[in-house]
Order: sequence, then C-alpha cells, then structure tokens
Amino acid sequence: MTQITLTFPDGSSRSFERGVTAAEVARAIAPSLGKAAISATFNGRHWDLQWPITEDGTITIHTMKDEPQALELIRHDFAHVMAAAVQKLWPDVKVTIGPVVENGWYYDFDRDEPFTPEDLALIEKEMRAIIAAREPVRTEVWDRSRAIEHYIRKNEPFKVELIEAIPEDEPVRMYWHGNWQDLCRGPHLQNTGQLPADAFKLMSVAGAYWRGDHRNKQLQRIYGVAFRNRDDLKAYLHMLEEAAKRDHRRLGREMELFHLQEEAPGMVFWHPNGWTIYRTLEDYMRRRLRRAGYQEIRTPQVVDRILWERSGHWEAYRENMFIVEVDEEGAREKRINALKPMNCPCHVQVYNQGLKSYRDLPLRLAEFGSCHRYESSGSMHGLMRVRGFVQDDAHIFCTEDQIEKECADFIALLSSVYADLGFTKFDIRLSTRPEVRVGSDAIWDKAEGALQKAIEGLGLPYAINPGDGAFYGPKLDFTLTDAIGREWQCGTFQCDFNLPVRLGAEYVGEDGAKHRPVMLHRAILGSFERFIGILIENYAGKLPFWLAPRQVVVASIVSDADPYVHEVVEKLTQAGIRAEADTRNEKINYKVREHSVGKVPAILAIGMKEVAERTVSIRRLGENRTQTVPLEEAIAGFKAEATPPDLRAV
RNA sequence: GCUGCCGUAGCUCAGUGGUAGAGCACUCCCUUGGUAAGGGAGAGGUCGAGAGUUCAAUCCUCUCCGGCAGCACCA
Repeated sequence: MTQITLTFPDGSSRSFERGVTAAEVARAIAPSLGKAAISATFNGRHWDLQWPITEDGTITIHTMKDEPQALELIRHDFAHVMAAAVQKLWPDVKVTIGPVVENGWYYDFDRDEPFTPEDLALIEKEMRAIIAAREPVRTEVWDRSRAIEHYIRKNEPFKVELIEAIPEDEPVRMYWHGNWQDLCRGPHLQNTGQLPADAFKLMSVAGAYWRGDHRNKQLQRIYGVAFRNRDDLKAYLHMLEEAAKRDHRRLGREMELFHLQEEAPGMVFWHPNGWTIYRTLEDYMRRRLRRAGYQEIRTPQVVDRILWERSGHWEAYRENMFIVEVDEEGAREKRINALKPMNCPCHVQVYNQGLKSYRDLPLRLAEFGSCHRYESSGSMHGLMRVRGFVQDDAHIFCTEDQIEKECADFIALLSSVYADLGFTKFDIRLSTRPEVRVGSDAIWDKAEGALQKAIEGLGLPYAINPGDGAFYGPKLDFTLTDAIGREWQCGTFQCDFNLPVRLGAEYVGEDGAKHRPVMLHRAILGSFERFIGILIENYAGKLPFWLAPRQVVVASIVSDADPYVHEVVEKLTQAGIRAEADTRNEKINYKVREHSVGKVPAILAIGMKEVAERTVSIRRLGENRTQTVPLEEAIAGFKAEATPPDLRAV
C-alpha cells in the first residue's frame, strides 16, 4: 500500500505515507524536533531531511546536539559554501572535490592565479554573506548523461570525470546552495543559514594533485576548519597553539638539544643535552635487546655498489641513496660506493660468515645502524624525517617454524619498551600478500598465519591491511598514540623471503641438507632521531627524570651559599645524577624561571638556611610549592628516580 | 620533487630604492636578592648565495640554496 512503517531509536514505530520526508517525520513527532532537526539516519545511512522515504525501516532524527552528524553536515555544507563563494568571486575557477576531513574540510580548485592570504579573507567574507542570505539547499537525482552534458557546457572537466567514475547503479545527485550547484552525495542542511558563521576559519592554501596522483595536474587546495559553535572553534585554535608549543623543533632549540643547518640538510647536530637523551635511550635499548637474546654488531657505512646490486637495492632504491665516488689519483677504475640506506644486506654478510646450523637459529643480530637516505626536499621535517638517522635495527634469521615464537617475543618486548617510555596504547596492523610478490603461496600462508597467531596468542587486537605487505613478505606495523592523541608508526616486524635468496643465506638442517632461513626485519623505536622527536612532543619537553638531560640544577640564592651549592652538585654527580650548579649573579626568581623554561625536572634553591641545616629546597618542574629535605635524603630520592625503568627493583 | 609562502643580530620579529631597528639573550658595572624576568651601560648584522635592472639594491627581476604548510614520496 502507500503506508510505510518507521521504527524509532526507542523501539516504538509509526506508520507514514510512502514518500514522507524525514523533516515531516520529525515534525510529526514534535514541532520542536521539526525545528531542531538537521538530518536523519535511515537504515544506517546518514541522509537529508528532505529526501522522500519509500520503504520500512529504522530512523533516527539528528539535531545539532548529535555531534558527529552535525559536524559532518556543517563541514560538508561549508565546503559547498566556500566553493560557491570562490566561484562567485572568480567565475572562471574550476571546481573539483571538497570532502570533510578531521576538524574541517578542504576543496580543491583549478585556477591559474594562486590564492593569496588576502583572497582567503575575501572568500571568508563572501561565505558569511551566503550564510546571512539563508540560501535554501535542495537536491535532485539527475540522469547521468544530462549531468555530464551539463558540466561539459559549464566547462567543468573535473566534474565530468567524477561523474564518469560513479558506478552505473549509483544515482547521480545534484545539490544547490541557492543558485550554486554541485555534484554531491550529500547529505546537507536545509539552508545556509544553519551554518555557524562565527565557528569557521579558512586555514591555508596548498598544492594538491588531482586525485592524489603526482602525474596529474596540481590544484589549489583551500583548507577550512569548522565547529558547531564559536567556543569549539576557539578551543580548537587554542589546541593548535598548545601543539605548536610542544613542537620538537622549538623545544629542541629552547632546551638546547640539537640543531639543523643548511650545509647538512636533514642531518642532526646533537648538542650535549640532546645527545644525553639519545645515549640514555640507546643504553636502555641495548640492555633490553641483550636480555631478549640479541647480539649487537656493527657494519660499514660505505659499501660498494656491487653489494647493493646483489641485494636489489641498486635497481629499486638508487634514487634515494647517497652515492660516494672516490676520486683517487691513479686509481685504475673509479669504485662507486653508497652510504648504506639500510642495514639488512650487511647483516646477511655477517650471517654468511661461517656455515650455519639449524642449531644456531634463531640468530638475532642487532645494530644501532646509522643509515642515510636521500629523502626528497619537501618531505623533511625536524627530527621526524631526516636524511641521516640511526635505527634500532635487528634481523632475526630463523626457520619458518620459528616465525610465530619470534613474533610473539618481539611484540612482548615492544610492548614493554613502549610502556617504559610512556606509551601504553598502540595498534597493530597486519599487512598481507600483495599481487606482485616473491615466494610461494605456501610460505605466505605459513608466515601470515604465524604473525596472526602470534598476535592472537597475546590476546591483542589488530587490523588487517589486505595486499599491503611488501613484495618480499607480510609485515606488522605498530602505531603508538601520544599524549595528545596523535598516532606514530614506529615499530615494524617484516618477514623477508627475498633477501636470503638474493644474498645466498643458508643453514644446514637436521637432515644435513642446506636450507634458506627466513629473515625477519624488526625495529621498535624506528629511528632514534624520530623517536626522540616523538618523546619530546609527547612529554611537551618535560621528559621523565631518567631521560631528562639535566636532571637537577642547584641554584644559589645568595653568593655566600656557592661553596655548599658546589658541594651538593658534586655529591649528586657522584651519585650518578646529571646535576649542574647555577651560581650566577641573578635573583632566584630569574634562575627558577630560566630552568623551568629549560624543562629541568628539579631545581634546588640554596640559601643560608639550607647551608646552615645541610638541607636542600626542592622545586619540581610545573609545581610552585617547595619542599625542604636533608641533603642525603634528596640524593637518595633522585638516585632512585634516575634509575631507568628496566633497572628498577620490582 | 610539486604548489604557495618565507629567509634582516644568537632567538622572536619590525623596516626602507639612498649600505638598518626593537624586545629577549650576550658582555661589563651596580645590586646578595627566598622560588617564573632587579637596575644601568655596552657590544653585536656582507639584510641566505649569485647574477641582472639602476647613479644607487637588504628592498625590484631572475637563478640557486635552505626553511614552513600541504601534496607526492617513505622500496
């Protein structure tokens, strides 16, 4: 018949005429809901209020209170309103796509002239005008050929391409915001007046390739952010400022950790403070690896191209390698070497020395391997992406049957290391066989199964990325979440069926015959440089005591206290604490401020009272109260705190 | 690598077709001060590099180097 039954979230249901719109349903429930409604979810799909409903189903009416739906609509409508504003200001600009992204949206335009910051201000003004005009939003389904013709006539080639890519069985939908029309899946608000004119901001313009492919035309992408109200926008902008304050490039300078300069782009100059963090972390990792059954090795930085040809890197990776030519007078021929971009081929060389027995497996070779990669200029970023870096690398040579155990042990180690370094949440992603690959299906089955069983055996959740494995084997990626919710892929565990073949790695099995070992590439931190960048940002520079480069500064309040200050520093130093004296001719306020800015975890202020009582007055970073304790007690406390987590008594 | 923006004192930034300025930091002096900047004085720059236009370029143009944002890349 012409009646349909709609079921509501509370389980109740009502019948409506076929073709009823969600807007009408909302009004039927309550006039107030009719006014507040912005969209509806019908049978699991987020949809416009104005779209006719023609079948039974479950329906949820959304209002601005439903944050996810409200934000999706707001941001999506803003994308359209922005595009409308741009075409109003510059009618010959071609439109492409404008999706909702985290915190806002972007829209890609094709325009010869670049958009300037002044243009952004103009666009924002025009957008406000469109919002103020309360332009109605409407939608229609168009015949495919009509839509294509329409866009050919309007000279919008990108839209034509988009329509052509829509699957045949999907409708081609058009939306209008006032007179401005766009191809769009929806859903949208009822009118532009529903947009919060004071809760959006255009952030930046940047180049972006059409459909993300660098062979395509580069478009101009305008990014905007939008929220439900002004306060949310302000909170977001404030969060951005806070994030900028914990930028490791800025903190690296303020805390005198490292610097970068033109003559060595992407290569880190570590200063004493930064290098202290680095070595503390390296010492920690060395202990953890040794206890986990790894043997540390060291292999050459500069290696003849012949080895890279044999490993296959020369062919596949040459563009990204630093090439070293020796221009020796009288040399018969010029040898071409490369700075190693990775350690694995060298590790196979170590493995290949001497005949290996199955009794030697698994053999775990670790190296804090210094690598160089010629990263493209645009991709470098502080410590996070550099050209010279050191990996906490190791390769495990094992049999196929040992993969699962090695994988499980690795994940346990990684999890414990992350926890020690302050990261309790991490995700695992399993990448399985790609179309182009080496190795038999049997070995892929076995390896993928081993990885899967290892994770499941530990009871950990994981996601699968089908087809995303390397050509040489399946892999696990480990992504940790930092203090402000950002995710960083650091750890990796990769099976490799290729390199042992290419470089001729073998072992003698129980049967007396020669076999290929499987090679497992694995890293926990990834690179020391990047991981230290992540640590700095995670802790906003306030590193845990054991990692802090300067753990204690002892500051005199009056110069008569200087001898005692030096005595305190000496005692702390003897106890293994990284302590410094500050006996400068400055007031204690000045010293406290400076060392607080420098993120020193503990400042000891010494006046004549402390000298007389042989105590110290401790001020901890971030606290503005002090505690006066006997010197020996303070030293014992700091000593305990300075102990790395893996060396603490349980 | 691509698009856009940027490069002036150690840092953060202002500024002008006639060879430069602030705050902080630095040095010295005064000050010995009890928990986030005490006061005064001084020193400090080939205005990223090169070429061009001009009587004259830090400023305008071009090339290069580096940085920032995004895109692409990260085997």
